[in-house]
Amino acid sequence: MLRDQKKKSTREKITRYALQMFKEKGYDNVTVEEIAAACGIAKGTFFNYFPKKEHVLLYVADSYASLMDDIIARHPDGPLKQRVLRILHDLLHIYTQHEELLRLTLIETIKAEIVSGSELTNISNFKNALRRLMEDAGEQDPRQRLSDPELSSGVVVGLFFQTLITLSSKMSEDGIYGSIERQLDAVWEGIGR
Amino acid sequence: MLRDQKKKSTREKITRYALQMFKEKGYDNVTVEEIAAACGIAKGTFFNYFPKKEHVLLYVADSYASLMDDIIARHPDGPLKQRVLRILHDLLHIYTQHEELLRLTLIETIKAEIVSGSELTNISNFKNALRRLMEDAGEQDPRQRLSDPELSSGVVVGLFFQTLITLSSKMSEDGIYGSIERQLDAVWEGIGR
DNA sequence: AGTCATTTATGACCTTGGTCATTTTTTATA
DNA sequence: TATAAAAAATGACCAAGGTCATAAATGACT
Repeated sequence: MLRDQKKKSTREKITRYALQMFKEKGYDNVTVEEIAAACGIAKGTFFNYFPKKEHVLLYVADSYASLMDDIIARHPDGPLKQRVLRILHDLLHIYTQHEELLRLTLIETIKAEIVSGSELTNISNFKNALRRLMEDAGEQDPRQRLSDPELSSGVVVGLFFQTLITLSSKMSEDGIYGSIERQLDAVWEGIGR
Repeated sequence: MLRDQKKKSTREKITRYALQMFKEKGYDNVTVEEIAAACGIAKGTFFNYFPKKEHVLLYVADSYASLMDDIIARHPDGPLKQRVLRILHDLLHIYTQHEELLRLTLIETIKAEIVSGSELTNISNFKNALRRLMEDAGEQDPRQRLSDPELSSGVVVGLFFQTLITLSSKMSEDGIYGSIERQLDAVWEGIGR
């Protein structure tokens, strides 16, 4: 199965170069032709791997989904609220690290979510992962049980992304985290129980 | 000042026809050339009025900003929480009424907000209007004073949009409103004070 | 009215995302 | 190894967004 290997390697090559170039020059300033040239393939071939230019980003967004699980796994114990807060902290950190890129994936992600109601994107993933975390925590320790994980996860996701969208351009990572922390504090007594 | 009248009328004509056509055929299935033709102007002229195709939508989004003030004015009294809830209700109703269109403006709005951190868009507007409402309510009636309107408005905006994004494709207006209502309920004891 | 400066309209043109019929490469089979 | 079928690569081609030099329209001033 030489074919499958090659396919995989080409796919990787495209994403690697594309992201690199997006980061350097900005999404709109990189043409598909340039990406293809950098990868040593024809423009048409690019579209054999990704139906639209944006799909490179959606593909990346998907890979962040498993990352969400990793982050959750990194904070296995302590009070649920603390765990959630630490998770948000890590997430925010990754966001600010890869800012340019995540800004883009965030847009495409939201776009895909709104236009097609597709499930497989970041926000839904994020929310689902959080909901599962809350459910699991409740099962393992009855004192941590939330009355409505669906609702609680929704609120948390909402405040996280809203803050990210509204503040990302005018505040430092610490500032944003502070805002998220205060919001979670304020909100927790309502949703945590 | 014939010129100014004409300019204004052309601008209006473009937005009217464009929105009409977007609603009928979908944003991507309407070309700028078609819009121009419908308006009796040349394609180039379109771009004299709007730098990009999407800006027609941003323009509309802006007009919804004042609509936000109207809605707020429509609910001048009662307990703050009730007012907020009724405002969200009206807003959601408008959203579902004009669903196709608002979906589009929502995307462009979020996009603009993320990429350029521009202030003059829907989400910031929404949040600001809500914050002002909360501040005003506190000034008029000390019992209604919130400790942190900035924070409270952020939470409310967050849960509203998050719910809209996540549920809009799979729930009725009532279902979505129900979810928003429950979330506000849960959250209010934390932010309302 | 005639002239000039400024604004607005125009359409030829360019760029780039995306399609598709055709060619090339890979795999399976005899 | 020869051959046929399937998959993948290719580049000519198209459509549509966006630019720009030029032309027309408008307004101010004499």
